[in-house]
Amino acid sequence: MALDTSLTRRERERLARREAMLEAAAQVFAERGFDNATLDEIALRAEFGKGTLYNYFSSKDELLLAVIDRMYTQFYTTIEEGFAIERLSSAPFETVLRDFLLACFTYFNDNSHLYMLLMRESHRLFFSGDPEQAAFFMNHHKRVMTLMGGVLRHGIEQGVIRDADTHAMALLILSSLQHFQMELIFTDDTEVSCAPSTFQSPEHVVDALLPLLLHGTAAPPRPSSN
Amino acid sequence: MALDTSLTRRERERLARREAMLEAAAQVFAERGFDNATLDEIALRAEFGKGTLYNYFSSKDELLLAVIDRMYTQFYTTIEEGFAIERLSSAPFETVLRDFLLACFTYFNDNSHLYMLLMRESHRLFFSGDPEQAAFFMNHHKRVMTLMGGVLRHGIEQGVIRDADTHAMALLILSSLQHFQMELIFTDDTEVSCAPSTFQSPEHVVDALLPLLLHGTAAPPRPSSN
DNA sequence: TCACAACCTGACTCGCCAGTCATATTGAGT
DNA sequence: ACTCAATATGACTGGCGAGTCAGGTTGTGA
Repeated sequence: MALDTSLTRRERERLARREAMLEAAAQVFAERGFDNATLDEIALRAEFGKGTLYNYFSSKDELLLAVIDRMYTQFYTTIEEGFAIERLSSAPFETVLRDFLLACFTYFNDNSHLYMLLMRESHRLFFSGDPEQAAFFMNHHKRVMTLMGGVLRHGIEQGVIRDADTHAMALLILSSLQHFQMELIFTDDTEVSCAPSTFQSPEHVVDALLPLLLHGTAAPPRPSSN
Repeated sequence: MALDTSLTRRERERLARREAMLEAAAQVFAERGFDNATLDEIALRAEFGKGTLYNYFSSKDELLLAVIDRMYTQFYTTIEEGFAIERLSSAPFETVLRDFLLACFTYFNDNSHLYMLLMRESHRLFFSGDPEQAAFFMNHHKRVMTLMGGVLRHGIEQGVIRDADTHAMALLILSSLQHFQMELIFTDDTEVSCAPSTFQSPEHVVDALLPLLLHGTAAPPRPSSN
């Protein structure tokens, strides 16, 4: 993160306190859900008084949006670090796509509480009817779609990906990511689940998903060709 | 629906009143979301006193679950009517799958408020940590997966569908259903959306989605073969 | 040592609403 | 017409928790 450069100690401390509040809020929101989380508990967890939260965030809603924004930022960082777009030119496309999916599954598998928070609250806020909040999520959605679309367009240039509607293809990939992620989380949490043993690790999930995304569910016209 | 047979007038009236309450509750939950909906408004909308609701449902939560259960039941009925499993033997598989997807998109497009309610509340309840409520949704999920799995298994028998993990295939299809449905709803509500014009009707969506599901995103080895 | 600003604090307020219950209404049987 | 059981009603209560604010603390500069 950005260190002392051009920031007074005061400012750095303020940022650190804000960060501690966000971390505590993320925990409590993830455990209880937005509506059942109380500011008292968040303040307690962050070791501040409740009033202090209001020196940093103007409302409970703003705090939630800040938490979610921080999550997306962390996610983008992780993905973009582990998935250099330059590799697209050198490595085979299938490997690149595999790495991308694996990076996503691994990230959310390691942060499953945050994933669950995101699923719960993003749907609630997105359908809340408030256009500002819908736009907030739409922007993040667009950003992920753009990332995905860029990857696909490289595939098309290389002749590996069908030259069709990249929007639909990106949407298909992202939707499968979301649902397979859910099965993954609920399978290894030993919760109620109807998933077979194929879904026990990010690698297994990618192995099951990737061929379907690339070659579809239809039987191949001939059995052997590579 | 089941009519007078074996039901006294008393019982029929009671059911009708219950139904009116469910309908009002569905509207209010869809408009406001569960947490912001009040029993007063639901009672008002159903033209009953609030206390009367408690003669039919023991709590606000039970009311929500009843609303969702009713939705799923209506959905199953619609789908199973419009999509006779017997046709699987006679019609070409691709047509059958197309009909199935179209029936789903059309149903939820015509009932988009209910779809939004379902998305919002099912995620909230599913991740609530209450195993009973998670199981409620898991059962519905299983039922849809079973329906889908049956269709796929027919395809495998006919040699049209790849003989692979039907669970993964069913999951892929259902996840794409959910996300493409969302794009469909937000595109024709003229809301914030980044979808291209391909997503303007259930037919368009199916046309974009079906080839991807069947043949994948990879470029075909040769350009023409049907 | 004092003054002042920046910041922290948690008891309190106030609106909200799920759930209750004493009372009113209805209608079927006699 | 009267009774009784089933059902409806909505004013009320009790708990909750977001947001406030008067008073406390800290640290800096003079």
